[in-house]
Amino acid sequence: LRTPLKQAATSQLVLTERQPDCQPLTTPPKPKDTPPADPWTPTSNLKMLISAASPEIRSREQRRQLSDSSSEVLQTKHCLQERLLGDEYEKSQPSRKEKSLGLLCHKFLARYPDYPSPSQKSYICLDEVTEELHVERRRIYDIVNVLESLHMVSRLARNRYVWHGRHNLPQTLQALRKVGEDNKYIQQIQMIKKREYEHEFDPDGGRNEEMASSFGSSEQSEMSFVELPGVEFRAASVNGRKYKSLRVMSQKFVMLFLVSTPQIVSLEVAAKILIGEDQLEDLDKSKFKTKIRRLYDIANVLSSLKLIKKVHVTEERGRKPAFKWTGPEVLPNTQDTKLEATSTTCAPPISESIPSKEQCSKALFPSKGKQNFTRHSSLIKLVKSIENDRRKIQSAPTSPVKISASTYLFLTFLLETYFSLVLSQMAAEEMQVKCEAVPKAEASQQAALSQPLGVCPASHSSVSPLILPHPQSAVSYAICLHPSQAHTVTTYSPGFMLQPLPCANVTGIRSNNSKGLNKISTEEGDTLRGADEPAKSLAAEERPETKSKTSSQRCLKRSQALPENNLIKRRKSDEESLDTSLTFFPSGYLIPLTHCTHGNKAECSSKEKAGVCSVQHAAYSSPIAGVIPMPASEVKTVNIPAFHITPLNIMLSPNSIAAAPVLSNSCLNSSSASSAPNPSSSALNFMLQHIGLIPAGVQVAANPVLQHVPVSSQPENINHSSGSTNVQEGKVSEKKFAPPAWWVDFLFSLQPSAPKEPQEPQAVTENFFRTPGGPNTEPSQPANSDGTQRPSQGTLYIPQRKLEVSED
DNA sequence: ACGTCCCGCCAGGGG
DNA sequence: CCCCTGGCGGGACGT
Repeated sequence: LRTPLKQAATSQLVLTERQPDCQPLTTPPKPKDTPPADPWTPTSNLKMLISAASPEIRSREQRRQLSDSSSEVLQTKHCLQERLLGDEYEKSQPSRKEKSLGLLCHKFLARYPDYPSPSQKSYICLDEVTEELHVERRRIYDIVNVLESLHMVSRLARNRYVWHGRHNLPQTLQALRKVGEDNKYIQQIQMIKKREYEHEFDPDGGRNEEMASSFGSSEQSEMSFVELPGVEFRAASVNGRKYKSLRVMSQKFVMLFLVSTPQIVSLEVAAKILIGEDQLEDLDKSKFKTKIRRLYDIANVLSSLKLIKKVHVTEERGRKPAFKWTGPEVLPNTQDTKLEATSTTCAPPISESIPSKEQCSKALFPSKGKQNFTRHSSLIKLVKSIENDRRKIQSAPTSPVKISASTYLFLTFLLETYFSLVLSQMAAEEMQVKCEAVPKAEASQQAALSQPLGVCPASHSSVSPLILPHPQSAVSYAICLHPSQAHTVTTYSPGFMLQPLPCANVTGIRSNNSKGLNKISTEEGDTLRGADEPAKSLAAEERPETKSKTSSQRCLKRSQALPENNLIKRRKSDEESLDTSLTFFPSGYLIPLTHCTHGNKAECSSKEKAGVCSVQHAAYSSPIAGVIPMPASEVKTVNIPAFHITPLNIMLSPNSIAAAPVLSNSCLNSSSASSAPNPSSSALNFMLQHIGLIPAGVQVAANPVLQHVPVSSQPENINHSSGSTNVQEGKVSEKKFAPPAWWVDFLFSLQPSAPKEPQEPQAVTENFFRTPGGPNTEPSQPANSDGTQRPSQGTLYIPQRKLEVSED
């Protein structure tokens, strides 16, 4: 097929000369050993001979010979080609890519229908496939193994498989997801990323392999293969628990996607997790390499299945290969969780069968499911985990704080939720969703936003029983750039980037720098550049008016001012395309709590939900205050930096935010609410207090405008927008992005294996809520006081990450 | 120089 | 014992 015959004749001669005894000439692999450039070396000949002697190959050839002559011809040609000299040879030589596993997989898949009629099963004969596809048998195994891991095929006997197609995919994915959750992969990923991040600043430092402990507890899932009940698996009792590595790896790899929120997994992380799980062995270099290689194999076939897609996460450390899940969305597996809306909207009775469920959700949400659900079940686990932590803590009040990864995550989540509320509110206020051009993504976004409260991520309602998002609010949550997460930050889906803004900016100036700072680009997006422009020009025309509480409104205006073309461009941008335009709001004015309803209808309805809620309550009512003792006097008022919220997939409509309602204090059970802080601070306080991070009486101020505003030391760098500024910042700021220092410190301090042990409570606390502004949070600064790019003491710079999507 | 990953050796073990 | 399976990693190709 793909083998040019041109040089066949020529090569034939040569070949004959050289290898008179190259008999059947049907040995494709062997000739390979001959270095194309120097085919005639004794060495090469020797190699060929040796290869030819291989029993395996010989036997296979024999089979081939009698099987069919046509293929033999091809083989011959192939063989001949191998012997061509230099350029000629090269030209005829199918590019390496043409021999890729991915391509081969495509060919393989092309042979069978995605959804074979259940009546007539199609069988797969490896020999046939091998022959027809013209490949080494070995390669087929690679493919079949991962297909098997997805239950798309199952082995019948030697050399024989049954083709199931994608019929089982939903169940399989569902199952995998569950297992993934059970395995606490999310936590592990966090762990790894965090460590990774730490190493950036402390390369040779702490060999803290102690995360084993955090990993440990949950590896009941050794090397087991996830079976599927319904699917008759291997009639033959081929239960060699052993040789399943690739299959198991494949499954785990998939799990990783299914459980992580931005469904992007880097090979590196995946490899580490897969290794770490087997044995907490020393991260052997070669072992790691091998793992990566295997992952590539798996990834290739998964790619062929269109389940994942290769992307790149670029950060300052370089480009890291990663993959993004593009397969069907898998809802958290909640067998008994009823999504209110679902039950009412779905005409057909909700059976417990996954497929129907999926269909149901599909009907509800035209596109794939929403990621908003992905939190749900995992949250349950987190909560439980937190409970344990709490217990431990209580039993050892004086011992150093040690919080599990899950608790850490939970806290993160809470904060995340907090921000999401802000966003929700904005959305509620007639916010206009801005969807990406890519249909799938678009649909998904739409669905998420039009989603009725009932379907609102359970996580939200359960987490903040007292603070419920407005019914019509969009259910999108913010993606906070935690250092560890930042690695793969991708602001995917209803994603937002949060970043601290120097107060100066908050006053209503478009921070040019912020644009560069936090930039995520896509490769396919030439659109990105385009989108950038409007933003810039917009920024240029933006003029600070007055300085007062109207800042928020100014922000609104700004958003309103977004040029139409910008909108359009964004629409066109691909799903990964991230909006880099600048639209930010002082968090204080945008907190979304319209009417907080205590235990309203959104309350736990299903059993599971009820369970969740109760657990949560427990968690709340027993704050882990002890964890971080903090004299109220120490933290009477803390500044929470304003955030720069960059809408990625969502756009505000011109008139939307102006009317952003304010949270009524009654919603807060906090006594301190009387001080009538702005909504955001109220919410934040509520949250922090409830998780015991701050005493009930303590108040955290979230509105920078109302607080003293430490002005950036380099106001000139940020408070205006000129062409030149754009240029310079382009370089500098594009390199670094600074998360709120307090946020970073805060999160890090909560982490189980935080390198720097929280010295004393107070100190830690102070770190959490360092005042905003200041040099540390000034992103556009080329370097810190120490002259390096490294953050100093309490500040952590997160290297800017780019997400590039490269299709091939 | 590094990311990808093809290629095929060879050990295990099913039949 | 044959030979199917599939772990494994050297090293070539692509960028």
